[in-house]
Amino acid sequence: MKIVFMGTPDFARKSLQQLYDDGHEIAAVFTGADKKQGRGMKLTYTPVKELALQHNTPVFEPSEMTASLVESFKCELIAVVAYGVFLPQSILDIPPLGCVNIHGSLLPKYRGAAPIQHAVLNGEKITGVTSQFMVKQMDAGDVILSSETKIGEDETSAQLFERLGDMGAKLLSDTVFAIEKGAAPRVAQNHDEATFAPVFSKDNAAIDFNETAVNIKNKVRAFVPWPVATMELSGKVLKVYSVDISDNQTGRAPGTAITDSKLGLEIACKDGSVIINRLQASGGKIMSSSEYLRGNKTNET
RNA sequence: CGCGGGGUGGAGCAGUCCGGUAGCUCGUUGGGCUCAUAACCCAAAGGUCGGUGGUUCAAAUCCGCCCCCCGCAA
Repeated sequence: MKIVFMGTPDFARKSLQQLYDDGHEIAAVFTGADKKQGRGMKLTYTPVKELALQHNTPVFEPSEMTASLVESFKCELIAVVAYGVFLPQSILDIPPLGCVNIHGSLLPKYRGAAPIQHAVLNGEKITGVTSQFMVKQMDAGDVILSSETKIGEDETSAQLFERLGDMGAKLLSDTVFAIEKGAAPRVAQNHDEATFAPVFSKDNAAIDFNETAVNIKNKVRAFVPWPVATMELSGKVLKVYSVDISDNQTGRAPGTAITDSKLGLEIACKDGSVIINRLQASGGKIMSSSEYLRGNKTNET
């Protein structure tokens, strides 16, 4: 099948790889603009662009995405995975077989830009990937196929991204073949059950120790690898990568630090305490909290 | 030239400003105490202070160049 692919991060790269592997003709790829990032602000291609260039597929940026250009590819289908750009109706109308999208949740739940992280944040036990026929309204299209997976208790967004990326690629493969055969299911979403997953910002990163231990752990898991939950200790901001829930009823005010060079750092919260496992100080490596405490004196108890 | 932090025994850090004996917490090894212990006491081993060139009587520390690690930017 002749397909135009749109996507940006690694999550999308897996899907594009799958389409190549399935032998489809990728007429063109649209992906996020090159940006300067990393130390020294080196110009970096998106993962999707890297892959497309290897296959000598023409690559375009969102700013070049006009209806006339897209029409010129004469594609049968447009596949969109984590593209990060809104598609206007004029584009959606172009391919005769429609535009399909892989979304990182079980629609209609978690529509929007950060479905995976929100699922972890809310302590969901189950999530998945869904393919849909795109409509103008964000993630509200008719569902084609979906696939479920359990979220592990200690699983982070980063790990879930990886897994759902693979599942999404498989689902896209199945979806495209189903459409090719004219056998694609098409089920309208129940819009009353829709929930939304807006992007996070670093403003949300600080841990609120007035929360329950479970909620704190969920937040820490959800915010890896970005933006990473933070806490303050003796005036220093620390990134927190991993915590354990303790049923230790400290009786201390939420936010009180209990340090122990053996067990590490324990912080009282609303309903007990959490033990900080892995953290990172600015300029430092990720390390265990007990390692951190050895070299960093704290004012707290 | 985007901004910033860092490289010191196995781990995490102090010491660098203001040059002069390699320091702290932990780990490791041996011994002791104990019914017992990840607890406590005693002792020991373990370091080209990222590399290199320079200044100096003397450099972890000051100056030049290089290598490596990390944060910011969605």
